[in-house]
Amino acid sequence: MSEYRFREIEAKWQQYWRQHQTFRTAEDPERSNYYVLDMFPYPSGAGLHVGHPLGYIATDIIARYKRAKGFNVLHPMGFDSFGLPAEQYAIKTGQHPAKTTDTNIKRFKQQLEVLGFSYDWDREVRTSDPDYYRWTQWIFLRMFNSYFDQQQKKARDISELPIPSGLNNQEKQDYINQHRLAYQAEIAVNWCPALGTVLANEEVVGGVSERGGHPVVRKPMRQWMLRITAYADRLLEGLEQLDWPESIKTSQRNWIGRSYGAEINFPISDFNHAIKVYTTRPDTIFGVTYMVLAPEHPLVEKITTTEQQAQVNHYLVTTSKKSDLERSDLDKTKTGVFTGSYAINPINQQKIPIWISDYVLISYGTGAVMAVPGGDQRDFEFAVAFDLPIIQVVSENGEEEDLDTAYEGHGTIINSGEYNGLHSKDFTKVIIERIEKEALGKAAVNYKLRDWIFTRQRYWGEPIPLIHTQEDGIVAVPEDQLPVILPEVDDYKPTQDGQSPLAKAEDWVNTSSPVDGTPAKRETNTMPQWAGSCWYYLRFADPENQQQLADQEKLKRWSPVDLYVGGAEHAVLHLLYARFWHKVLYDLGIVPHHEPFQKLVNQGMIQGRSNFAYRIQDTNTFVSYNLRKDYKTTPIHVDISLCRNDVLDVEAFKKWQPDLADAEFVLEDGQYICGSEVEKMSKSKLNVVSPDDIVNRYGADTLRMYEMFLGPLEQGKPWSTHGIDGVFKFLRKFWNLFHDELGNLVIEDAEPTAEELKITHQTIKKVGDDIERLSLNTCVSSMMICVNELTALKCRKRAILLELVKLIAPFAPHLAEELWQILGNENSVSLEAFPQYQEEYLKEDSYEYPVSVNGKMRAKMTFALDLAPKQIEQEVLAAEAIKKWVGDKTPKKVIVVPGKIVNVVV
RNA sequence: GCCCAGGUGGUGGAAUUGGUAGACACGUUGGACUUAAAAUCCAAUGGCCAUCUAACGGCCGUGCGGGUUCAAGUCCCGCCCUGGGUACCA
Repeated sequence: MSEYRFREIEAKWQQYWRQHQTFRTAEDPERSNYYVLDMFPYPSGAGLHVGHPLGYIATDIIARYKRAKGFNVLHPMGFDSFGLPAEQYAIKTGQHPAKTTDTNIKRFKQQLEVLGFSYDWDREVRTSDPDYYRWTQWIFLRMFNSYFDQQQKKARDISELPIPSGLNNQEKQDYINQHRLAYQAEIAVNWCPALGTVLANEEVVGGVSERGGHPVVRKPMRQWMLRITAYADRLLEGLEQLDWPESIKTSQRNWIGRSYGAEINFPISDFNHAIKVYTTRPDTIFGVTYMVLAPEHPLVEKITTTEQQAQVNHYLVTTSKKSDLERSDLDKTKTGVFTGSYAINPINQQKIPIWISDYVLISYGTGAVMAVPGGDQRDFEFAVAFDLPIIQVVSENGEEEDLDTAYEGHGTIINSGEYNGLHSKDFTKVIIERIEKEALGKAAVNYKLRDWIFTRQRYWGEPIPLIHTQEDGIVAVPEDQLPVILPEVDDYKPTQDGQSPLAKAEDWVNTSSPVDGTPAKRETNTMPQWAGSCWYYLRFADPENQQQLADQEKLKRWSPVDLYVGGAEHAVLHLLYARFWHKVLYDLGIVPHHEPFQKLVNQGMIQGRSNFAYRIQDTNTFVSYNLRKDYKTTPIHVDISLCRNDVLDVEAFKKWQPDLADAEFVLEDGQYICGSEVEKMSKSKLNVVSPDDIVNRYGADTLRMYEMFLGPLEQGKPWSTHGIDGVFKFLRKFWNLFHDELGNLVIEDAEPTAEELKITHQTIKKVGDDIERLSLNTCVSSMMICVNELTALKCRKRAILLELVKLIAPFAPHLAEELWQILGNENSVSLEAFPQYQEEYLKEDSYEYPVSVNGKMRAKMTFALDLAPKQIEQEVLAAEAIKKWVGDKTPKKVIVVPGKIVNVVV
């Protein structure tokens, strides 16, 4: 038995590829182009775990396949290297984030290299590299210098902004500033005290920060914003043509949250004000029994009556102290307070009380609602809590019912004067027409999407390239002075009051005005982590360009990205932001296509499988899994390297940590069995499996094929090495097709038989088709079957083996290179064409039909493929095996599907 | 609550357009080789029944209940469960 020495082979070929620059991106004008991209990683200190490469392996197979199919392939890799962990590490240790980031990147690259990926490393980009963020800053300035033209629905240069006449200079300046795509606003932001920074809405999940899970509070602050809301419609419409998973499209649609309804003004009695509300159900207007303002609504202080003042103030103070988490707690009962004032329903002139409650959000719609407790569950709950009247105006069956919840559906209009009996959907149109005719309001579209809060009070990010001058307000850093380099500071900590750490770099902050040279100060906020990843895929087309972010011709060649593979967790973050930037760049004529990523695939998350030991409380004794119920125990995570199939290596466990040296155990069947649980793979859960370990034991080719073999790319699953032996055995079997027991090469030059050709070409067809539809798990199976069959036939024919090596090359590239060389070829197999199947070898002249009676399979019969269906029918009916089931009845009909099935219906 | 994805042997999973369900692999069992173990190779392996002298068989079966069809894992209706996203969005 000859040995498959994967370690030697893999090291050898990785070096070869490096030396020969085998995977330099080809830009042959005669060939078609294909851009296949991974979501570039944040280089964390933990390195890669076996989950990371899943998508990378898939894209690498595609990249190698497309190259072999004759495409120019762009398959780059880079690092999203600005980010919070490096900065927090710096705060703890004083080590400069650039340094740790650099170390981490080295480690990542090393780990990636070992897996044999065919990246063009000459095109590597790092978002924290000044040569890169120069262009991130440049794009920001383009947004700063643009406005959104509502007529043309596109961004245009700010110099083309029509300015209303009659404004003085200051007013003109303000007008312009208010229309920029990047603008400053004083708004209630998500302030995270623990991180010392503001967060975007997309970064706040359930009231706590997405990173770290720290509480987030609302706080008014002056911030730079990006006008993503202007693009809401285009972001929505653009989704239609994209080949993306439906779930991601749906998430983005929901996040943008376009809804149709009406804005209606409710005059306030005794005040010269009206409350403007937004509603999607103007058809329920006869059911309005009260109004609610958000606590932050500007009218609150104007309309609160003297008697109610104390109560209102008290309520405002309590709500402002609440975190978003507390405010969004759905289980709590509704709170609120009466303002003392009344509004008039403009349709039926009813006088209704105006309340304040924190269930109405200042950030959505107009910050005020017309409350219809009969038709809205939240209003219903509020009405019950404060004993307000409930009127049903929409009914499923036209009858008034005893409501114990709101009826939110559509149906017949009741209790609505002359409109009774209409269907609610028709009434919606009717009432909007009336509202517009009587100038009480107008039809309106609303979005959940908010503008993007773009500033962070952090050190490790792109400085915002703006200068605050004394005379000319805020001005852009001139283009030829980009990049604005991140200054050195002594202390990376943000301040309590929301000042960026950059404010402490006084030499850097104090600068002069680009307009007149007078003293000025730099903007000290930095950009959020997402900035760099909004456009990195463009830079890969032309990473060295010093004149522009990328050459037009090169962008034309490579955009849009043909295949983009990455995690679904970026559905409404990176993937939405990048589309937004891309559309701005498109409007400004910088990119040639209006969407960045044509096809998107989400690879499933590979989870870890944690092991637990059960410590009996207040002792140093551990009890085995199945006996733990007899004791009071606390489970502790055990490093999975100390377990094998859930059996704990007791001695290793004792040596693992000093306090366990004298640990005692309650065993079952002489063993300590650990509990297990599927969790996210992470350092803290001690369940991280590193690809390095697997590569060391089985080789990169085995790991690559095994991760594909595990199941469909899109599916998540816990990591397990059960079955990796099967893949390893397959590669060894493949190796042994070429070698005899002594390790001698045994290849025959004889002509392959028809059977051998058929097996081979069937497999080529199947694998080719499966790669095209990204079904990489079935590719592996098909190749296993092929090798099994050829091994059984003892086929060692050169012509067959040459094809097989090319076929397996995208999956197991090192092994393929080695065998390709053994077969006497000088070139790298990576430069060979993917095999083409020959139709003639696949032709069959007969087919074994499954023959069924009433849909139940009863016999198999072989017929020539060109035999007439009538004749097949006759032979089937004559066959003994079928007669047995038909009996003496006359068949009703016989269905013959040529090449598929015969079914006799009795 | 709402939206999305999914539910197939002991396990991971296959079945691309409705056409032989369980490919391929793991595991398990038995056998060969071996002083022994490991490794390797061979065979069996959805459940139940029949048979076990050999050859052949039968019924059930893709979360549950209905339906369409000559034919349903696949299509339709209703439900249950799991995973993910989202949440006072008016």
